[in-house]
Amino acid sequence: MKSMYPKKGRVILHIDANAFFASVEIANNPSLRNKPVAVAGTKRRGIILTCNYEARKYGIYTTMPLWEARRKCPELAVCTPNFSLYREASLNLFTYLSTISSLLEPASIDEGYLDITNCHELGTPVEIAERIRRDILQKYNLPVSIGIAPNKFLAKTASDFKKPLGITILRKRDVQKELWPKTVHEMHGIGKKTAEKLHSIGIQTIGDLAGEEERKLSSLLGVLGPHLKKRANGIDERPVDPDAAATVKSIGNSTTLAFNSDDDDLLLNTLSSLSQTVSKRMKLRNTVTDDIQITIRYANFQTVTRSQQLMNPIEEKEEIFQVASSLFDKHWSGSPVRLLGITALRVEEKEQSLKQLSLFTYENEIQDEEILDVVEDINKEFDKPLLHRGVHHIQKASSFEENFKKKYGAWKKR
DNA sequence: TCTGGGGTCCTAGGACCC
DNA sequence: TCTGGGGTCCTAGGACCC
Repeated sequence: MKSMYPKKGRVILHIDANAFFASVEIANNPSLRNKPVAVAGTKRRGIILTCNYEARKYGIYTTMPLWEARRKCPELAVCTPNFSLYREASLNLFTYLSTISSLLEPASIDEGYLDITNCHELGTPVEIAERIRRDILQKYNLPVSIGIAPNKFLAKTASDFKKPLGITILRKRDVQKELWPKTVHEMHGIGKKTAEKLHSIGIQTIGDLAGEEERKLSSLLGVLGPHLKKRANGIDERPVDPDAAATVKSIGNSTTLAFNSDDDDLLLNTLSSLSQTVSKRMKLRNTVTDDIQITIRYANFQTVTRSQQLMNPIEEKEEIFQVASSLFDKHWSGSPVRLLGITALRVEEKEQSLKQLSLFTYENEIQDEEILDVVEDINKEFDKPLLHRGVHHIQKASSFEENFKKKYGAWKKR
């Protein structure tokens, strides 16, 4: 339903750090500048995580096996990934952006949305974007491209138009000319499978999608259908939400073995070290889980996941390993394994989970009427304004930095 | 010598209950 | 000859993104 009072147009920026990992490595080691640089796992079966534009000239791209990239470009400089360095650079980037507008939503480690609708005093949108691009290049030696648009989808689309270092405006009225001629596969949110499905009903371009009957799209794609049609028409009401990415929902670790293996000892040792990593990362984020999932990938790439919910929340390595290894015993076919993974699903912050646990024990100990009192007390506590709640009840993220740490964990200064 | 590792969201089927 | 129907929870898999 249309609002009686139409919203005033918004101005959204999408800031995208170009070839981020490679750019950070170059910023950190200027002797790499102007050379073809890639960041890649250097173990056997390593692949390119990202590479700079010089390397792309050789036909190198993300996900290409490292051996193939080296064959295409023998002088390629290869950096092993240094994620704490990237997280630190990312934090610098977003901390800077938060000085432009507090309506900042990090979308991943290297891109974010900034709502500058009410930033008139800083200049026109283009002036603000140019300033951001210049500042980030000067302060951190990182190239970014920026899209300027009335919503997140168009801003994201626009930032892709000119890379690296481009600034692109995409207005609603440009959609027909700029967006509609492109193929559906080029649209953010449409991958190979969805593109194929759309082709099967005769849809090739974003323009075709924009004009298709909603009913047909729904039966083809479920809820995704109408969403995509709106986007294709340049419509996207999602707000820039600083808290959107604040809480993690799962924490996992997986590894591709150097060689496929059916050696029980090796596989159990691998599960043990995966448990160790997952436990460590959970503790960094002060979380617990009551749902453990394992992933087994076989030599033919067939991938199986199995999960188990638990009665009580856990966080310790031994507890995670115990559940993971029993799932593995139960479900491993015995064939050689290519990859093993462990993921903690439904992770919760510890305070939250302790509170529920204590309510649960109350329920066991206290008679019915008393339970109602306990529940009422808790509800009252939550009805209070945030400032008056007990600190132990809820740790509402109040700053960008806190949100960042929740999402990406702690980082180390070098 | 093909194909990493970190996530999120959606769907579909079966169990179970009323 | 027939075997409802709705709702929720759990599990597994698939698609997509960076």
